[in-house]
Amino acid sequence: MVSSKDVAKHAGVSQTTVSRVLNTPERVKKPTLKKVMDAIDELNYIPDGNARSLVQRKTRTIALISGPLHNPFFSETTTAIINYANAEGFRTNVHFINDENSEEVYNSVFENKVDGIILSSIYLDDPIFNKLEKSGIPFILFNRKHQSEKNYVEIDNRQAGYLAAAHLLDKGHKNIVWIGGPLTISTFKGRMEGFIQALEDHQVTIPKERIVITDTKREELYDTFLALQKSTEKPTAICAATDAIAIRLMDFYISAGIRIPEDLSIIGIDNVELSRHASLNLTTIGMEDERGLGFLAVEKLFEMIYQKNKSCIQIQKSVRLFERNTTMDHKFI
Amino acid sequence: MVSSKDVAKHAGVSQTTVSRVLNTPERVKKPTLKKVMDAIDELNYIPDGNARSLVQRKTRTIALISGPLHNPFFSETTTAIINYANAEGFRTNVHFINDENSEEVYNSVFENKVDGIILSSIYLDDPIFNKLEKSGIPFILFNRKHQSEKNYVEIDNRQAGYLAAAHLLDKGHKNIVWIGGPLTISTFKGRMEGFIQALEDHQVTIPKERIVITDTKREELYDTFLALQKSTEKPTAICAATDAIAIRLMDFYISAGIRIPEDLSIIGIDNVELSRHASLNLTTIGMEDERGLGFLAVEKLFEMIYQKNKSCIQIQKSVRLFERNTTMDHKFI
DNA sequence: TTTAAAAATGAATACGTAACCATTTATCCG
DNA sequence: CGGATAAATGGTTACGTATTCATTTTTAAA
Repeated sequence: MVSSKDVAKHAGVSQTTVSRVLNTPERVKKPTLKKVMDAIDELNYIPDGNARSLVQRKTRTIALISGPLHNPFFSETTTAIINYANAEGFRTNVHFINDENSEEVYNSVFENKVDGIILSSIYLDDPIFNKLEKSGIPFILFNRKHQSEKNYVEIDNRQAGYLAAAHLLDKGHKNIVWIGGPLTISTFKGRMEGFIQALEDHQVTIPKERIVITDTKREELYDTFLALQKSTEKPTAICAATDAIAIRLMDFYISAGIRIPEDLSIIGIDNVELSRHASLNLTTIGMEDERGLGFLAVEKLFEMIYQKNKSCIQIQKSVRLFERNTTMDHKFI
Repeated sequence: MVSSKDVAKHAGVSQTTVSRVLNTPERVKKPTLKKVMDAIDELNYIPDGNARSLVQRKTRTIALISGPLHNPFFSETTTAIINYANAEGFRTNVHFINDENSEEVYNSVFENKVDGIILSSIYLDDPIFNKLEKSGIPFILFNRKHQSEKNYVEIDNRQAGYLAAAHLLDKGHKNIVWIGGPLTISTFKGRMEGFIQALEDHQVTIPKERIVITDTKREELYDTFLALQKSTEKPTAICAATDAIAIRLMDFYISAGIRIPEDLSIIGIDNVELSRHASLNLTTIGMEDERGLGFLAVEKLFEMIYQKNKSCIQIQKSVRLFERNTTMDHKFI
């Protein structure tokens, strides 16, 4: 590997001058500048970012800890985050977290001394939050928040759940099922609370078993689907906590010959790009802001990295209904 | 930032011993081991991966240069690659490449001294290939290959195009349109050649304008759709070079009230997970191997990194038809 | 010209770790 | 108990860069 010393020797200058050519070229005379540049070209010299990081204590790298990409929400946020970082000249270390690997993921992130961390994988009472704060590395949570209510960018989850339920109630549905993920996650908790609040405000009561808290994996969702199919009084509408859940469920129902929305209405939350596809046309709740949570979060992260914004970031974006074709008036037979 | 020297001082040992505790703990006595471990815990010491990289000349990082995640093919390969790398204890720098940023992306990759590069973004005559070879860094191409035919993992693209066309011909379609991306990309070139070969073998000739070479972006595909709708003799079947293209086109056609497959058959290539969704049910061509190209490629990359495999990797996976519900017999009206 | 100031360059050092070599301490066997 | 050998530990250096400080060269002013 050719180093700046090699370039220096080849150009007949000191290593310091080579460094200056790369970083402050205006402080070096034209002729020597040319000599060094020529040497750099001849030797195909590329400065070592790692060595630079070591002395500058800046890595120009951020870590992204994301949910799985088969959830379109995360493929959208991941795209926005990486592209933003790249445009800033930063690299992005991407990690996908699950129940088994979380410790390794966080260790890996901390060992690599990144300049910022952006994550959507935290639990309400996650102990990793304290470690993040202690580390002194700028970090931001998107989509989810910690119970400490610090450094997050989210949608108004209660409002989202409320609007979703209200939409179904407006359509005359009373037999509604909520299908969401664990309540240890702020997103699911907030959305479910909004859902329940809407039912209460409309004086609709549903039995406990109509609130399904499940894992968001394919298998668990399939089990949920099967259980609902077996139940005596089948729901006329489903309120899914995320578009990803809604889209999965649609797959199961349509495969079973159940028509949506004629036989069953379904609504999601997130307004992912895929939900607009003519084959899905999923009614959903989403942000007005077209840029998405990933973009908003990474933008804030870079404000923190550049020290422009030292305050605690608490952003909650308002949502609205995007009515499409998976929900319709309940028919009284 | 607390360093190994701080730990050493706190534990009353040398920095060397601290290093040994972390790397070869069996070579240090139990009592001193404990002393050092305690000091590590007390000071919350985390070794600096960058400094380690510098001295060991290994970064435990790979670079992934991928196509966009809104293409489900890439969200699947990206997932497989990152998870594989993480399981090996490696980090992954992810970059999304487009026509404007390719130079910056490659510069960024070379500056960061990664241990391996995996990319699906290369053109047949891409000059970056030589730079990759010169760099001495293990690298592998997936999905696409370079004209030099070195270090790639792909499907048999000619076979894929051939099977797709043959399927439509078997169904009685003669008025078939090919919609694919630029021929500077091996994937599109091979698939189109296979498509044309199948037509020839079946003694079917189609006019030039039935071979549409376009950009794979949404806007260009929409223009293609509009042009086809305006054409005097509309096709009865479309052969899309990728599932992503097929799924986009389905969106346009269904929105325009055209029924698939009754009014128009459509077939894709790649067999992405999403194509199986009951709302799409896209007939497509794909690998038998469930693990996907991303997995196969990253597996080979790590063989190269670990020096197990120094040979030139040339892998071409056979494909087959996955018949679903977007293709049907052509009705002679 | 002389001299002060500014510009240009170089030498030495630090960043945090692993590796190499040297030294000390413990263990074993006769 | 003594010497040989193995185990354990420490001192020093290298990795490749940016930075600090010192020195030389150039420029501008007197």
